[in-house]
Amino acid sequence: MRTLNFGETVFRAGEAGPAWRVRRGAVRLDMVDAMGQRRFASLAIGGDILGCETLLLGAYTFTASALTQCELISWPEAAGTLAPAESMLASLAQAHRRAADLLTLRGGQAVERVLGLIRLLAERGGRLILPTRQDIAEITDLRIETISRVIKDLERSGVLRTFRIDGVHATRSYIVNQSG
Amino acid sequence: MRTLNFGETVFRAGEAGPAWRVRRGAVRLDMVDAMGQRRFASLAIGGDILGCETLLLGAYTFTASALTQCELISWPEAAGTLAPAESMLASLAQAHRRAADLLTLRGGQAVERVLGLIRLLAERGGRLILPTRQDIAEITDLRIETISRVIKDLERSGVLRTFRIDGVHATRSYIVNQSG
DNA sequence: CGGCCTCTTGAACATTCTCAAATTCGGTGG
DNA sequence: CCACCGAATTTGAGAATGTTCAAGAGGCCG
Repeated sequence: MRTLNFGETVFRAGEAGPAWRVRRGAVRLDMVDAMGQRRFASLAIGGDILGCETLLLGAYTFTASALTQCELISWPEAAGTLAPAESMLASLAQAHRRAADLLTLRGGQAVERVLGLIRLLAERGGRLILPTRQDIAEITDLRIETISRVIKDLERSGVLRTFRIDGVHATRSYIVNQSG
Repeated sequence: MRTLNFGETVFRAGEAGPAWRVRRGAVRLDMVDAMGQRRFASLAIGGDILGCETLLLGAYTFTASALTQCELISWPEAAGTLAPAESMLASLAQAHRRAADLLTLRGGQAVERVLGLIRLLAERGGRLILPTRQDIAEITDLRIETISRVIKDLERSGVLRTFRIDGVHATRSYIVNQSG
């Protein structure tokens, strides 16, 4: 089991290591583009398997970092056991579906994109810890100022309500009004 | 082996059937959203495996249709053989990377998005058969009018050169100037 | 040739970006 | 507890980019 604070790196592309399962929190996966810039590539949230290609290829494909405080456990859970091929397949197929969801976070108007991400990240009861505005901007391909305006508007219209949690920046913990 | 014309359906979500490998052409995968609308979910091009989740789950997750004339062969190639778990894993890991590429087709300015797709679809020598403007629009989340303007500009600036191929609509076959 | 579809173009409009400047938050050191 | 600092967030106003709506052009097939 591994606990990470927001911003910490889980692993880097090219390294070797175990696969992980996300128990709590959200992790972003990045690839490095032609100009050496990191570019958002994928998102893993509760239940997702992370870096399972390492079991096959011997190295991570993406670099992973924590978008919020996270708990990860190495996978497969029984250390030293090879994952049954079926679970690996299932997890990769799941990643496939998740990728399709992420595409929709890059389509339509700004409010819809941000709401899409909020829905992905919200837990039971609508409690929600957001990534930084900057991370949200990179995920949705909008500007940080646009994200800020959208979230403020959602607050003002009552869709989001602030909700203080210890150790979490005040502008990142919210409750979503599910009826929206 | 199966040959499809542009627009034809390869398979529908929920059906059972074999997995396919794309030999030539491009295929779009769609999911159906909450309102029953089909939404672009993924893209398969030469070499990609299509619908390999059916071997595990017994049904296709997405609906697939041909963006251009295509040749597919059922996979694994030796009929009746179960694919080695390793090839399935490799193919799913590949899909994972492809999904990251697709995200970049939804980011940045219109010209860059269209060029990104063009680069994905171009073959050796820069020959290229484009999907319809409408399909390009759905892949990049731009409007069909914007796609039309961008492609015309690329023609006028010499990045794209028209190139007649029998049986392909005149506005869809091009040669890309690689130096761009 | 005529019908149908896709593609192209123009002009007004809407949304998002950009740049610059406040403001708020969390932590640090009196 | 309070003043202060750096980082993240918020806000405003003008500019850029893409959308919308409407109309015309071009290609394909009978």
